[in-house]
Amino acid sequence: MILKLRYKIWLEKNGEKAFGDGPLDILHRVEKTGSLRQAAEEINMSYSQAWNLIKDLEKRLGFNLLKRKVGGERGGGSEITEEARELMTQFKLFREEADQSLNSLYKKIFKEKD
Amino acid sequence: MILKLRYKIWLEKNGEKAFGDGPLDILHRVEKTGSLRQAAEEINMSYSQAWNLIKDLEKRLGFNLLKRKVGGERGGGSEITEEARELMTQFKLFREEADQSLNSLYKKIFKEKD
DNA sequence: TTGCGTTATACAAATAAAAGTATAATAGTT
DNA sequence: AACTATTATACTTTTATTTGTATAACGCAA
Repeated sequence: MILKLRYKIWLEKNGEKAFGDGPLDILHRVEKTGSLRQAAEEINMSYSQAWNLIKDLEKRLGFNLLKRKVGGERGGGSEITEEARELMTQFKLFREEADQSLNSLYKKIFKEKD
Repeated sequence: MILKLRYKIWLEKNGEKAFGDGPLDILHRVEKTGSLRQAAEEINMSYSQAWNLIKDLEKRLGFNLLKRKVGGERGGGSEITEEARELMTQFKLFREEADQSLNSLYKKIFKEKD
């Protein structure tokens, strides 16, 4: 039958998205490029959307994910806060183990009959 | 920090949804009520949407999920096929074990620091 | 033969989500 | 002082999703 397992995992606070794959990816790219605008551009996301997304997450989480600089030598930029880094690390680990876990479970239940 | 783990698991065929929680729920209700229309009503889903959803799944899966009767003593009705029942059973089992697995993983990674 | 509740289907309408546009403020650098 | 790339923010426009409406066919029962 060849069905493919797909899933999406995220974290919520008060019923609203507080972290997930998208934010993880963006934060990684901010870390790499030093700019939220560039991070957004890399994944073809509008800057305003990326900005709103991060702003909303910060509000829900109760701490900042980005340290912003407005103006300055390269116009400004953003970098990751310590709390953001910790959350990223935890979430990434969780994602990896969940991936292994779900895939082996899938094999066990769906593959042994076909 | 009290973040809540949320996730969604589904099956795809050729990159398109082929089964998931929504369909599982609908099929359960069809089984119980004997009617797709009633099943849809119970979850406040429009009949046309439920109908399209099931039709699309069937096309992708390559077999029927419902045995339909049009007209007849109570206007008609639908019941579950054997293939549908098997898929439901497998998916439900998978969901249950995945749930346990992800929740204990979540505890392990996120709860031990706070 | 009329009525009933359902399946089947096409479309239109309404909502929601995403993307894009525009503009101000900022602070180093040239 | 002017220039630059960025953050910050409000809107508008576009696109996608969801919901609702309308209609036909069906077959049993009264």
